Amino acid sequence: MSEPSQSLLPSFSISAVEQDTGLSKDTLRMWERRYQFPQPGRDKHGERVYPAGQVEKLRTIKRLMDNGHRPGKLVSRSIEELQQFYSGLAGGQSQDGPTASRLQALLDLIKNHRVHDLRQQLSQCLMRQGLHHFLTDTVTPLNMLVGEAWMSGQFEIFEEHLYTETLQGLLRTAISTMPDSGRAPLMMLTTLPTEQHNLGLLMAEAMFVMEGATCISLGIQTPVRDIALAAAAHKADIVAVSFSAAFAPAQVCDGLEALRDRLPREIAVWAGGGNAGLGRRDIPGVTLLHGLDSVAPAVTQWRESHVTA
Amino acid sequence: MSEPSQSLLPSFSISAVEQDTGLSKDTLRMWERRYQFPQPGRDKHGERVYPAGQVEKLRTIKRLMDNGHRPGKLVSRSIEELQQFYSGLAGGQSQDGPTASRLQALLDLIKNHRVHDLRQQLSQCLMRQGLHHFLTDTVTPLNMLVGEAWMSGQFEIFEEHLYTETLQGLLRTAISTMPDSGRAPLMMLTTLPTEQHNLGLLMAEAMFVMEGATCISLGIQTPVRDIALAAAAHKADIVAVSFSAAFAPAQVCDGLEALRDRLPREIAVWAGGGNAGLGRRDIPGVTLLHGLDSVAPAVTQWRESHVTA
DNA sequence: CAACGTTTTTGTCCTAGACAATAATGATAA
DNA sequence: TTATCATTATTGTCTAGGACAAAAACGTTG
Repeated sequence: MSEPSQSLLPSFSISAVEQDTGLSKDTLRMWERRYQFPQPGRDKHGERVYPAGQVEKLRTIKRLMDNGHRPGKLVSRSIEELQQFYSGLAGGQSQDGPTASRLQALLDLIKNHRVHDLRQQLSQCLMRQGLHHFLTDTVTPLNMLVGEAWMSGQFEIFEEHLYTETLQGLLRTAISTMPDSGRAPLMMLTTLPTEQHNLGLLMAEAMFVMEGATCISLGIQTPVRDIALAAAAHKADIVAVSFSAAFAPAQVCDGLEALRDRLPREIAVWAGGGNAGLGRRDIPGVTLLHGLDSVAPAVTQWRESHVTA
Repeated sequence: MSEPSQSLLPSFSISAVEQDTGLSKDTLRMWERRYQFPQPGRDKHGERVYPAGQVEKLRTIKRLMDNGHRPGKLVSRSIEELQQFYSGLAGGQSQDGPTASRLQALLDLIKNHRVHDLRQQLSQCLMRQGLHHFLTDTVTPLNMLVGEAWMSGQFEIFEEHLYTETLQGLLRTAISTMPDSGRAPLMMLTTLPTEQHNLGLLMAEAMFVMEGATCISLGIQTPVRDIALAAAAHKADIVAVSFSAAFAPAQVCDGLEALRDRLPREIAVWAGGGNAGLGRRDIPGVTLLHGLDSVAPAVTQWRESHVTA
């Protein structure tokens, strides 16, 4: 057992690593050149073979980058240092007693794979707190905790998936039970291409529907051109776009500018989500929503400046 | 107006084309070298600039490739030829009168952006036909028609998105109203990384739930390692994986083999979906489901060979 | 008609250089 | 001390053409 690396731990091709981490092949090769990390082995054809440990470190680095860190400061550190780095970041805003223990109970349900109980508990929370507080006081902090748990190695990816799926089911149900008000504003919700995450969009939709707005969701990954076509076809008042932390921050502003350009001025563009690139550049004609709590005021303000004649 | 190409029609960078078409940068450069198509212009930095028309043709080609065609036969043809190519493919299995007109009515609703009516009509279909026939006689052919309409330029992407979203909402609701039977088999549903489409998975889940199986869905894009962990954690009997037409056919068998390797033998692997690469190689220990109609027999057969002691 | 071997087709990987966009830093002025 | 601007560092993406293996198509033989 002195050489367990052979078949016990799986190894990854460069495209597997790309899929797994979200770092492009070009970036992976460039880092290797520049930082001497990662340092994959080579197979008989001279192609890169990444050991599992390095892939894990890459995953961790990517996650930290999604939170605004830069790679140069990260690659040289050990994986343990990186994990502390992260928990130090999110742990700052810890909750007080009762909330914390409630969230911890939910986390435990996820960890113990009690899917059914998890769904029921979340549903119960939703009923007790109401959708608004459920989103702000349970879902949002829970999202952070789940992300953190994943970062520090306590959660597997599939556990995060399971949580996300459960929550999505719950939110979709909640949204569909609220009757379509037919009132203004008519909102069109979607994300730009390459954005994988639907949860943020769904949370936003829930908030908007609660404000009595009429929502049409196109789902994720709609090209800018098609967002514009859809908005025109439905005579939308507002186009709302969600950017998760995993979306390439550099492309946020480009995308929003392109979208703004393609839409007539009378259609508003709202952007929100946990992405680090969101506040970076100010784009005229694009409203930034900082967190779910700014949804209600934004809708109110929109209504005030669009009083029905 | 003699030179409209400047700013009226947008042009695309290579990465924009990659996102838009799903063809990798390497593939795009290789085609250019080999087939002299596409032939992008260059910006002031020598980087490729793809005109909109070529991107559209690339989209069309990709779509045809997803249906089993090979690029060499496609690139040299004009976009009109390609579109005929496609409708000739799917039009073969046209339906008879009443079904066809019912489907056409639904198509018209999509085309006219009557989201609300669409949802209501689909819901009504679901009620009248029952979930099983709804899936096989309405959803499946409608999917084909929508794809075809998109191919031949009658539908925009956002209209397809809208249809998909509406249907997903409906199916999720339908699934969640069926009580969790708790009966065997315990099924774990997901897709491999890079698979973007959830609809097929959802349709499968609906079928399985109707057969009285207990379903846990991990959503899309779960890495093989995590599927294995999840299956073990939940003591799943069967892992079911869905492959849409858009998934790289070459990677289907690789992925299934990797999955089969990582799972203990007593957990079955089932695979299904509209992907062209599915039947290609026979993988021992992996059951192929050809279409939704083979779901019921498969579950029955599994139950017969796993009689409770 | 089935099974096998050969040729063509096709996608992905490789290296290594160039450069632009972004962030960080330092300097100057109010 | 703070705000603005210019400089420097950092970082990702693009380019070129060569190589090669896996898959599909083809043709041949039993």
